[in-house]
Amino acid sequence: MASSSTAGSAEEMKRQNRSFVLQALRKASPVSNAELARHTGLSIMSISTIIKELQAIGLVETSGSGESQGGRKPLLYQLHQQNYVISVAIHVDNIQTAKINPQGKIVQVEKKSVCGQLQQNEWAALVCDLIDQLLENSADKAEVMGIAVSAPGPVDVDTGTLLNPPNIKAIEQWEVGALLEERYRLPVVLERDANAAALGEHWFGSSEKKSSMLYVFADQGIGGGIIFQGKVYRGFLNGAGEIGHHTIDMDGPKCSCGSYGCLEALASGIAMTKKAETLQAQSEALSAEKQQITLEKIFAAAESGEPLAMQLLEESANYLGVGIANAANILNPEEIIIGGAIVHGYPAAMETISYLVNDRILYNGKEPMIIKRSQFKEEAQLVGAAAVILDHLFSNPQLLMK
Amino acid sequence: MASSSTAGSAEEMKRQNRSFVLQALRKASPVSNAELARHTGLSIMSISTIIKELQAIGLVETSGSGESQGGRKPLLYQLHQQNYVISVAIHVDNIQTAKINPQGKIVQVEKKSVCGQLQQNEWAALVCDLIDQLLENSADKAEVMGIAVSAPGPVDVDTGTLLNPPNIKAIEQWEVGALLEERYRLPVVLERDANAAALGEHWFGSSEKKSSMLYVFADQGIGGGIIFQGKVYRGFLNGAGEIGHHTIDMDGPKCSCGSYGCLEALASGIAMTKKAETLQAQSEALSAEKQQITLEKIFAAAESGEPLAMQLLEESANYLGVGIANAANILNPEEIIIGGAIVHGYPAAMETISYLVNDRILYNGKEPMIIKRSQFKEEAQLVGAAAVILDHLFSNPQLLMK
DNA sequence: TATACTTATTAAAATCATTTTAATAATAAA
DNA sequence: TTTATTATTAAAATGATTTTAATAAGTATA
Repeated sequence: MASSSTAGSAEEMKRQNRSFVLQALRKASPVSNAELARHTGLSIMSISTIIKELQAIGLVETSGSGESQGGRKPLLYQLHQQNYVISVAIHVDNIQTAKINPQGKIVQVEKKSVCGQLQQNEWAALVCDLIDQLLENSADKAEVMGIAVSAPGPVDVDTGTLLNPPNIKAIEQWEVGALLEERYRLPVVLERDANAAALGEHWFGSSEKKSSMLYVFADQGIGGGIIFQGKVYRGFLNGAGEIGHHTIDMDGPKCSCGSYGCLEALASGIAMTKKAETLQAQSEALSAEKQQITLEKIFAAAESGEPLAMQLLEESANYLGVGIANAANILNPEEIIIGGAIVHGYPAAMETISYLVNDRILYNGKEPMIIKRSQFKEEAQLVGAAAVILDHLFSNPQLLMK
Repeated sequence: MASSSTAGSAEEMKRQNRSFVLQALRKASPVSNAELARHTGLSIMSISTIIKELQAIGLVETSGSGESQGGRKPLLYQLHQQNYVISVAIHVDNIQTAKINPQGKIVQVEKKSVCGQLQQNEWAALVCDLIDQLLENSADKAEVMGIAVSAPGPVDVDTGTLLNPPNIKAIEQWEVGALLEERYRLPVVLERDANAAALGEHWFGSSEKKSSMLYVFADQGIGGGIIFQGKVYRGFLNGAGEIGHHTIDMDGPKCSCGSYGCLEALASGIAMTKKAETLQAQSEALSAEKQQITLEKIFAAAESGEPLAMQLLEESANYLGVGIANAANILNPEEIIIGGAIVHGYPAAMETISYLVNDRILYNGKEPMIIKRSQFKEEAQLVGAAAVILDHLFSNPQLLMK
């Protein structure tokens, strides 16, 4: 649905301006006509017309009146809070769905673990069940504006198809977009999980709303998403931001992607667990009481001062710092946000990463690079998906003018 | 001069449509009204109006008539071939200027070596002299549409200021944009050299005109530029694409940027020369007849089968392959173009790089990644700068409607 | 050669979203 | 209460594009 460079008509101008107003409403509501005019560059009269239009279709509501600026009090407007979008987050071992309002607030959330090897239609049934649960509570289905799906890459966003995610065979070539569109008769968009999380962070999270951002998701794997000029930068095959699979140590260990010394092979949760297991096996004393090592256990051990765990995590943070600095040198983003279990389970990682990135970036302005930890945990993809579908709807407001 | 998201008016629509038509003319001329309408999505009538307007101000000329498509022969139009832009390419040890037409053809070129340590005003005098030489031959100065400057980064494109290029102290904080604008009363733009070369390649070079491209300049240093949706992707501080300063070997040698194991420290011309010098010093037999090693000599030696030179170059190609694959994983471009002395002096590098990149990229489509060698050599930045100013003018056609 | 059919150009009228202008309403400050 | 400032609303004007219609210049076929 990439609206190509179709320029021209009054119709297109109208679409664009509605889009601007919707985005401005999202960012700055509640807001007066006058301020919207200032934000968008449109005349107050145009804003007035557009707002009335959006009010008529139930997209905008009044929200009291604001402080007087020395004259008559302005009426304030905001996006109608009773409108929602549905988010679906597909993970390797679970599915989440949520009803989310235009301010990114999760109103209701459902979750189901996926055990064993499901077939594709079983995945479909699960997703639909969870969505149905969200819709049950809705008095009026009309208040749902659209559905977004976040899923592990690679995905084809144009056709709404999951391609060949490395760890979920069953959903290969699953046309989840078409499925949901047909069943619910709503606009549906699909996005790669890290891209979705990136946009969610930019819209609703810790981002300072700079125009460009690098989002890094450091968890079992390491992914990334790029925001440029407020939009997801997808690259050619929606694969931009795959920061986990770039080499930072040519002599490093083999990665699942086939390459060597990838950031993911060095710094990810899986890499740490693997390393810990190897170390455990080497230590004969422990081999008797051998137990499953998980990322959570490593965090816990580090917290209680276990030196080996601390070293593992610090090493990971070091690799992350170098890798993120690399990406920052290639992309030159205005800010960097880091999410995922590693930075939440081991908060000290942020300091290491910040130091390394600022030490290694070439184009540094007067201020140090803004590097923040995401405030989202498990809900990162859900909130992200909401941002993705809202962005789609606001960019194509005709979809909302049923 | 970043035209922010100012949406709205009929005026803006007009500007945009003129811009579309100019770009379409550049890409597909000579071209008929009907085809322009198809290209841009505008009606034939609008195209007709716009073309007449552009003809009136001397920007467009007729170019005979085309083949009949079954009816009346169409009149063909093209950008007026007697209009030029002036390109200025600033290098560490020389300055080039050129007069270039809208098709990217160099009409006249001037060059001057810079010996010793010049002052900033001496640099300015040199640049102006060279430009004056180009203008001398021009019967009418009005035919020059604008001036572009390509320079080593970092640069501030908004103010037209060179910041602090690592190897040319004298031109630090040089406001070259303001200088030229005032002296020649023409639109002036400044761009980082690799970004300029990237756009030049995209517009006039080997690029297949895909919407996204990664350009790598592998020479004494290693730089890069990114094209996204047909535009230069600059990042925050115009530093996007600094592929030379990302780490591919954490244990690698120290780089001039302060980091370790950067691609530039491993694969660049300077790195090779340095390595060759070290090897020479180690070999006692040669230490008597010690001579200056240059990149050109390494190329020559490799061509005549000298194993050490061949090894140096092949190693460099290997590093380049890994580094470019990294960038490709982060950016996911549609095609990659490589320019600079290394791929021209050692053509075999292309095969090594192609193999490594295709082996290491994660998101590969059905076809292998398009990786080509640039067809430009010394003129890469000049042609690139021309593309940059043309892009600027065509994006802001009001600049042409004096 | 004549006729029918296509495609291109040109002119006039219509369209449509925005802006401009003017009038009215509501509030703060003097 | 008056004056100045800001907000809202209505009507008219603007301006670029599109639509409609007419004309011009070709091709294809009989």
